[in-house]
Amino acid sequence: MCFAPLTPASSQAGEKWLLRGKVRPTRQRVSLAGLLVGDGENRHVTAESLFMAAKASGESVSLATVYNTLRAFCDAGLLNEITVDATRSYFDTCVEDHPHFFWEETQELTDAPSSEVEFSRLPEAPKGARIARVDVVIRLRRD
Amino acid sequence: MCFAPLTPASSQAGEKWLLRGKVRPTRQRVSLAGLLVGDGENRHVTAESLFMAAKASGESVSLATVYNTLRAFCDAGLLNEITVDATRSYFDTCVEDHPHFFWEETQELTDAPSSEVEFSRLPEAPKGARIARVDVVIRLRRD
DNA sequence: CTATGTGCAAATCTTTTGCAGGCTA
DNA sequence: TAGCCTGCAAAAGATTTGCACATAG
Repeated sequence: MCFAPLTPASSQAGEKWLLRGKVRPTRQRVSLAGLLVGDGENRHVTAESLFMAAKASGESVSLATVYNTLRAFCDAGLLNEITVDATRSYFDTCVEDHPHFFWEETQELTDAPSSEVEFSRLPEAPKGARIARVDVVIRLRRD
Repeated sequence: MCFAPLTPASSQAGEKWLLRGKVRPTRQRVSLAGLLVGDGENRHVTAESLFMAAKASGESVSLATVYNTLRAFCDAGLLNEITVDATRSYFDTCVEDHPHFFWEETQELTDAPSSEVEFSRLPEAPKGARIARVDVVIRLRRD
Protein backbone atom coordinates (compact mmCIF):
# COMPACT_ATOMS: atom_id res chain seq x y z
CA MET A 1 0.00 0.00 0.00
CA CYS A 2 1.42 3.29 -1.07
CA PHE A 3 0.23 6.72 -0.04
CA ALA A 4 0.35 10.15 -1.55
CA PRO A 5 3.43 12.15 -0.52
CA LEU A 6 2.62 15.02 1.81
CA THR A 7 3.26 18.28 0.03
CA PRO A 8 1.55 21.66 0.05
CA ALA A 9 -0.31 20.53 -3.07
CA SER A 10 -1.57 17.30 -1.53
CA SER A 11 -2.67 19.15 1.60
CA GLN A 12 -4.63 21.53 -0.53
CA ALA A 13 -6.26 18.65 -2.41
CA GLY A 14 -7.05 17.03 0.92
CA GLU A 15 -8.57 20.21 2.26
CA LYS A 16 -10.79 20.63 -0.75
CA TRP A 17 -11.94 17.04 -0.37
CA LEU A 18 -12.78 17.62 3.30
CA LEU A 19 -14.87 20.64 2.44
CA ARG A 20 -16.81 18.60 -0.09
CA GLY A 21 -17.86 16.38 2.82
CA LYS A 22 -18.45 19.34 5.14
CA VAL A 23 -15.87 17.99 7.54
CA ARG A 24 -14.01 20.49 9.62
CA PRO A 25 -10.40 20.61 8.39
CA THR A 26 -8.26 20.12 11.46
CA ARG A 27 -4.52 19.59 11.22
CA GLN A 28 -4.80 15.81 11.63
CA ARG A 29 -7.63 15.47 9.17
CA VAL A 30 -5.86 17.51 6.55
CA SER A 31 -2.79 15.30 6.89
CA LEU A 32 -4.78 12.08 6.60
CA ALA A 33 -6.81 13.44 3.72
CA GLY A 34 -3.62 14.45 1.95
CA LEU A 35 -2.23 10.93 2.30
CA LEU A 36 -5.49 9.49 1.01
CA VAL A 37 -6.38 11.72 -1.93
CA GLY A 38 -3.46 14.12 -2.29
CA ASP A 39 -2.53 12.79 -5.72
CA GLY A 40 -5.95 11.90 -7.05
CA GLU A 41 -5.34 8.14 -6.94
CA ASN A 42 -7.85 5.70 -5.50
CA ARG A 43 -6.70 3.97 -2.35
CA HIS A 44 -7.71 1.07 -0.13
CA VAL A 45 -6.56 1.46 3.44
CA THR A 46 -6.94 0.02 6.89
CA ALA A 47 -6.75 2.07 10.05
CA GLU A 48 -3.39 0.50 10.75
CA SER A 49 -1.92 1.16 7.30
CA LEU A 50 -3.02 4.78 7.36
CA PHE A 51 -1.65 5.22 10.86
CA MET A 52 1.73 3.86 9.79
CA ALA A 53 1.78 6.10 6.75
CA ALA A 54 1.05 9.13 8.90
CA LYS A 55 3.87 8.23 11.27
CA ALA A 56 6.22 7.62 8.35
CA SER A 57 5.44 11.11 7.04
CA GLY A 58 6.33 12.59 10.39
CA GLU A 59 2.73 13.52 11.18
CA SER A 60 1.66 13.17 14.76
CA VAL A 61 -1.74 11.48 14.89
CA SER A 62 -2.96 8.96 17.41
CA LEU A 63 -4.35 5.60 16.34
CA ALA A 64 -7.69 6.39 17.99
CA THR A 65 -7.94 9.55 15.94
CA VAL A 66 -7.25 7.59 12.77
CA TYR A 67 -10.15 5.30 13.65
CA ASN A 68 -12.45 8.18 14.50
CA THR A 69 -11.41 10.07 11.40
CA LEU A 70 -11.99 7.15 9.04
CA ARG A 71 -15.41 6.73 10.59
CA ALA A 72 -16.13 10.45 10.19
CA PHE A 73 -15.04 10.40 6.54
CA CYS A 74 -17.33 7.44 5.95
CA ASP A 75 -20.26 9.16 7.60
CA ALA A 76 -19.59 12.20 5.44
CA GLY A 77 -19.71 10.04 2.33
CA LEU A 78 -16.06 10.63 1.50
CA LEU A 79 -15.02 7.01 1.97
CA ASN A 80 -16.60 3.63 1.56
CA GLU A 81 -16.13 0.80 3.98
CA ILE A 82 -15.46 -2.53 2.27
CA THR A 83 -15.96 -5.79 4.12
CA VAL A 84 -13.58 -8.48 2.94
CA ASP A 85 -11.97 -9.71 6.10
CA ALA A 86 -13.77 -10.51 9.31
CA THR A 87 -11.00 -9.05 11.42
CA ARG A 88 -10.16 -5.76 9.76
CA SER A 89 -12.02 -2.91 8.09
CA TYR A 90 -10.94 -1.59 4.73
CA PHE A 91 -11.80 1.85 3.41
CA ASP A 92 -11.92 2.86 -0.22
CA THR A 93 -11.50 6.40 -1.50
CA CYS A 94 -13.76 5.53 -4.40
CA VAL A 95 -17.31 5.71 -3.08
CA GLU A 96 -19.00 4.15 -6.08
CA ASP A 97 -20.19 0.56 -5.93
CA HIS A 98 -17.52 -1.40 -7.78
CA PRO A 99 -15.89 -4.84 -7.68
CA HIS A 100 -12.67 -5.67 -5.88
CA PHE A 101 -9.83 -8.12 -5.99
CA PHE A 102 -8.73 -9.40 -2.61
CA TRP A 103 -5.27 -10.98 -2.56
CA GLU A 104 -5.50 -13.65 0.08
CA GLU A 105 -1.75 -13.97 0.38
CA THR A 106 -0.96 -10.34 1.12
CA GLN A 107 -4.43 -9.34 2.36
CA GLU A 108 -4.33 -6.54 -0.13
CA LEU A 109 -7.46 -5.05 -1.63
CA THR A 110 -7.41 -3.58 -5.14
CA ASP A 111 -9.95 -2.44 -7.69
CA ALA A 112 -11.12 -4.92 -10.27
CA PRO A 113 -11.73 -3.34 -13.66
CA SER A 114 -15.41 -2.61 -13.27
CA SER A 115 -15.94 -2.68 -17.02
CA GLU A 116 -15.15 -6.37 -16.84
CA VAL A 117 -17.67 -7.36 -14.24
CA GLU A 118 -21.20 -7.37 -15.46
CA PHE A 119 -24.32 -9.08 -14.25
CA SER A 120 -26.68 -10.53 -16.77
CA ARG A 121 -29.18 -11.19 -14.06
CA LEU A 122 -29.73 -9.99 -10.51
CA PRO A 123 -32.56 -11.08 -8.24
CA GLU A 124 -35.37 -8.78 -7.27
CA ALA A 125 -35.13 -7.40 -3.79
CA PRO A 126 -37.56 -9.35 -1.61
CA LYS A 127 -40.74 -7.41 -0.87
CA GLY A 128 -40.34 -4.71 1.69
CA ALA A 129 -36.67 -4.25 0.90
CA ARG A 130 -34.50 -2.57 -1.64
CA ILE A 131 -30.98 -3.32 -2.79
CA ALA A 132 -28.61 -0.92 -1.09
CA ARG A 133 -25.43 -2.24 -2.65
CA VAL A 134 -24.03 -5.29 -4.37
CA ASP A 135 -20.60 -6.26 -3.11
CA VAL A 136 -18.46 -8.31 -5.43
CA VAL A 137 -15.16 -9.55 -4.06
CA ILE A 138 -13.00 -11.71 -6.30
CA ARG A 139 -10.66 -13.63 -4.01
CA LEU A 140 -7.30 -14.33 -5.58
CA ARG A 141 -4.77 -16.93 -4.61
CA ARG A 142 -1.26 -17.12 -5.93
CA ASP A 143 -0.79 -20.15 -8.15
CA MET B 1 -32.36 -17.62 12.81
CA CYS B 2 -33.97 -20.94 13.46
CA PHE B 3 -32.23 -24.22 14.16
CA ALA B 4 -33.09 -27.85 13.68
CA PRO B 5 -34.79 -29.41 16.71
CA LEU B 6 -32.58 -31.87 18.55
CA THR B 7 -34.02 -35.36 18.13
CA PRO B 8 -32.48 -38.78 17.70
CA ALA B 9 -32.98 -38.35 13.97
CA SER B 10 -31.21 -35.00 13.82
CA SER B 11 -28.34 -36.37 15.89
CA GLN B 12 -27.97 -39.20 13.49
CA ALA B 13 -27.98 -36.83 10.53
CA GLY B 14 -25.40 -34.72 12.32
CA GLU B 15 -23.21 -37.70 13.00
CA LYS B 16 -23.28 -38.80 9.38
CA TRP B 17 -22.32 -35.30 8.36
CA LEU B 18 -19.38 -35.29 10.79
CA LEU B 19 -18.11 -38.55 9.38
CA ARG B 20 -18.22 -37.11 5.88
CA GLY B 21 -15.73 -34.51 7.11
CA LYS B 22 -13.69 -37.07 9.06
CA VAL B 23 -14.34 -35.14 12.25
CA ARG B 24 -14.44 -37.13 15.45
CA PRO B 25 -18.03 -37.20 16.73
CA THR B 26 -17.85 -36.04 20.32
CA ARG B 27 -20.98 -35.29 22.29
CA GLN B 28 -20.70 -31.53 21.77
CA ARG B 29 -19.95 -31.81 18.09
CA VAL B 30 -22.88 -34.13 17.49
CA SER B 31 -25.21 -31.65 19.21
CA LEU B 32 -23.95 -28.70 17.22
CA ALA B 33 -24.04 -30.69 14.00
CA GLY B 34 -27.61 -31.75 14.74
CA LEU B 35 -28.65 -28.13 15.22
CA LEU B 36 -26.93 -27.17 11.98
CA VAL B 37 -27.92 -29.93 9.58
CA GLY B 38 -30.34 -32.15 11.48
CA ASP B 39 -33.23 -31.38 9.18
CA GLY B 40 -31.39 -30.98 5.90
CA GLU B 41 -31.98 -27.22 5.68
CA ASN B 42 -29.23 -24.75 4.85
CA ARG B 43 -28.30 -22.41 7.66
CA HIS B 44 -26.28 -19.27 8.26
CA VAL B 45 -25.00 -18.93 11.78
CA THR B 46 -22.67 -16.95 13.95
CA ALA B 47 -20.79 -18.40 16.90
CA GLU B 48 -23.09 -16.50 19.18
CA SER B 49 -26.33 -17.64 17.53
CA LEU B 50 -25.25 -21.27 17.57
CA PHE B 51 -24.16 -20.99 21.18
CA MET B 52 -27.56 -19.59 22.16
CA ALA B 53 -29.34 -22.32 20.24
CA ALA B 54 -27.32 -24.98 22.02
CA LYS B 55 -28.14 -23.47 25.38
CA ALA B 56 -31.81 -23.20 24.45
CA SER B 57 -31.82 -26.91 23.57
CA GLY B 58 -30.40 -27.70 26.97
CA GLU B 59 -27.03 -28.74 25.57
CA SER B 60 -24.02 -27.87 27.64
CA VAL B 61 -21.34 -26.47 25.36
CA SER B 62 -18.95 -23.65 26.11
CA LEU B 63 -18.66 -20.65 23.84
CA ALA B 64 -14.98 -21.38 23.24
CA THR B 65 -15.90 -24.84 22.06
CA VAL B 66 -18.46 -23.40 19.67
CA TYR B 67 -15.76 -21.21 18.17
CA ASN B 68 -13.28 -24.07 17.97
CA THR B 69 -15.90 -26.37 16.53
CA LEU B 70 -17.02 -23.97 13.83
CA ARG B 71 -13.38 -23.53 12.87
CA ALA B 72 -12.89 -27.30 12.81
CA PHE B 73 -15.97 -27.81 10.63
CA CYS B 74 -14.69 -25.17 8.25
CA ASP B 75 -11.26 -26.77 8.05
CA ALA B 76 -12.96 -30.08 7.33
CA GLY B 77 -14.86 -28.52 4.45
CA LEU B 78 -18.23 -28.97 6.14
CA LEU B 79 -18.93 -25.26 6.48
CA ASN B 80 -18.10 -22.12 4.62
CA GLU B 81 -17.12 -18.87 6.25
CA ILE B 82 -18.86 -15.86 4.75
CA THR B 83 -17.52 -12.37 5.27
CA VAL B 84 -20.26 -9.77 5.33
CA ASP B 85 -19.68 -7.91 8.53
CA ALA B 86 -16.33 -6.67 9.73
CA THR B 87 -17.15 -7.54 13.32
CA ARG B 88 -18.63 -11.01 13.17
CA SER B 89 -18.05 -14.23 11.26
CA TYR B 90 -20.90 -16.03 9.56
CA PHE B 91 -20.84 -19.70 8.65
CA ASP B 92 -22.92 -21.33 5.95
CA THR B 93 -23.86 -25.00 5.85
CA CYS B 94 -23.87 -24.81 2.07
CA VAL B 95 -20.24 -25.00 0.97
CA GLU B 96 -20.81 -24.10 -2.66
CA ASP B 97 -19.95 -20.63 -3.89
CA HIS B 98 -23.29 -18.84 -4.07
CA PRO B 99 -24.70 -15.34 -3.62
CA HIS B 100 -26.21 -13.99 -0.41
CA PHE B 101 -28.64 -11.42 0.79
CA PHE B 102 -27.54 -9.49 3.86
CA TRP B 103 -30.32 -7.71 5.72
CA GLU B 104 -28.68 -4.63 7.13
CA GLU B 105 -31.47 -4.01 9.59
CA THR B 106 -31.44 -7.39 11.30
CA GLN B 107 -27.88 -8.41 10.34
CA GLU B 108 -29.33 -11.59 8.97
CA LEU B 109 -27.73 -13.52 6.15
CA THR B 110 -29.83 -15.57 3.73
CA ASP B 111 -29.29 -17.30 0.41
CA ALA B 112 -30.06 -15.41 -2.74
CA PRO B 113 -31.56 -17.59 -5.45
CA SER B 114 -28.37 -18.49 -7.25
CA SER B 115 -30.24 -19.11 -10.48
CA GLU B 116 -30.95 -15.40 -10.54
CA VAL B 117 -27.42 -14.16 -10.24
CA GLU B 118 -25.35 -14.56 -13.32
CA PHE B 119 -22.28 -12.83 -14.60
CA SER B 120 -22.02 -12.00 -18.22
CA ARG B 121 -18.42 -11.04 -17.76
CA LEU B 122 -15.74 -11.62 -15.14
CA PRO B 123 -12.19 -10.30 -15.30
CA GLU B 124 -9.22 -12.55 -15.84
CA ALA B 125 -7.24 -13.29 -12.76
CA PRO B 126 -4.11 -11.10 -12.89
CA LYS B 127 -1.00 -13.05 -13.92
CA GLY B 128 0.39 -15.26 -11.22
CA ALA B 129 -2.97 -15.59 -9.52
CA ARG B 130 -6.12 -17.59 -9.86
CA ILE B 131 -9.65 -16.86 -8.75
CA ALA B 132 -10.34 -18.79 -5.57
CA ARG B 133 -13.88 -17.58 -5.07
CA VAL B 134 -16.23 -14.80 -6.08
CA ASP B 135 -18.24 -13.44 -3.19
CA VAL B 136 -21.47 -11.70 -4.05
CA VAL B 137 -23.34 -10.04 -1.21
CA ILE B 138 -26.53 -8.17 -2.01
CA ARG B 139 -27.10 -5.73 0.84
CA LEU B 140 -30.76 -5.07 1.54
CA ARG B 141 -32.33 -2.19 3.35
CA ARG B 142 -35.91 -2.02 4.45
CA ASP B 143 -37.79 0.60 2.47
C1' DC C 1 -16.51 32.03 23.02
C1' DT C 2 -18.63 27.60 22.08
C1' DA C 3 -18.86 23.51 19.82
C1' DT C 4 -16.22 20.08 18.03
C1' DG C 5 -11.89 17.40 17.60
C1' DT C 6 -7.81 15.15 19.74
C1' DG C 7 -4.99 12.08 22.61
C1' DC C 8 -4.46 8.80 25.88
C1' DA C 9 -5.84 4.96 28.46
C1' DA C 10 -9.27 2.06 29.57
C1' DA C 11 -13.29 -0.47 28.03
C1' DT C 12 -15.59 -3.50 24.71
C1' DC C 13 -16.30 -7.14 21.62
C1' DT C 14 -15.13 -11.10 18.97
C1' DT C 15 -12.10 -14.77 18.58
C1' DT C 16 -8.04 -17.57 19.97
C1' DT C 17 -5.04 -19.97 23.20
C1' DG C 18 -2.92 -22.40 27.38
C1' DC C 19 -3.63 -25.79 30.40
C1' DA C 20 -5.69 -29.39 33.34
C1' DG C 21 -8.84 -32.91 33.12
C1' DG C 22 -12.05 -36.04 30.09
C1' DC C 23 -13.28 -38.96 26.44
C1' DT C 24 -12.76 -41.50 21.78
C1' DA C 25 -10.70 -44.96 18.98
C1' DT D 1 -3.44 -46.13 26.62
C1' DA D 2 -2.43 -42.16 23.50
C1' DG D 3 -4.09 -38.46 21.45
C1' DC D 4 -7.52 -35.50 20.51
C1' DC D 5 -11.39 -32.63 22.77
C1' DT D 6 -13.52 -29.65 26.20
C1' DG D 7 -14.06 -26.00 29.49
C1' DC D 8 -12.56 -22.25 31.74
C1' DA D 9 -10.09 -18.21 32.16
C1' DA D 10 -6.85 -15.38 30.31
C1' DA D 11 -4.82 -13.37 26.12
C1' DA D 12 -5.04 -11.15 21.83
C1' DG D 13 -6.40 -7.95 18.27
C1' DA D 14 -9.48 -4.44 16.32
C1' DT D 15 -12.28 -0.77 17.41
C1' DT D 16 -14.80 2.47 20.48
C1' DT D 17 -15.36 5.48 24.39
C1' DG D 18 -14.68 8.73 28.48
C1' DC D 19 -12.56 12.55 29.78
C1' DA D 20 -9.47 16.55 30.05
C1' DC D 21 -7.33 19.61 27.00
C1' DA D 22 -6.83 21.99 22.49
C1' DT D 23 -8.56 24.38 18.48
C1' DA D 24 -11.64 25.99 14.45
C1' DG D 25 -15.17 29.16 13.10
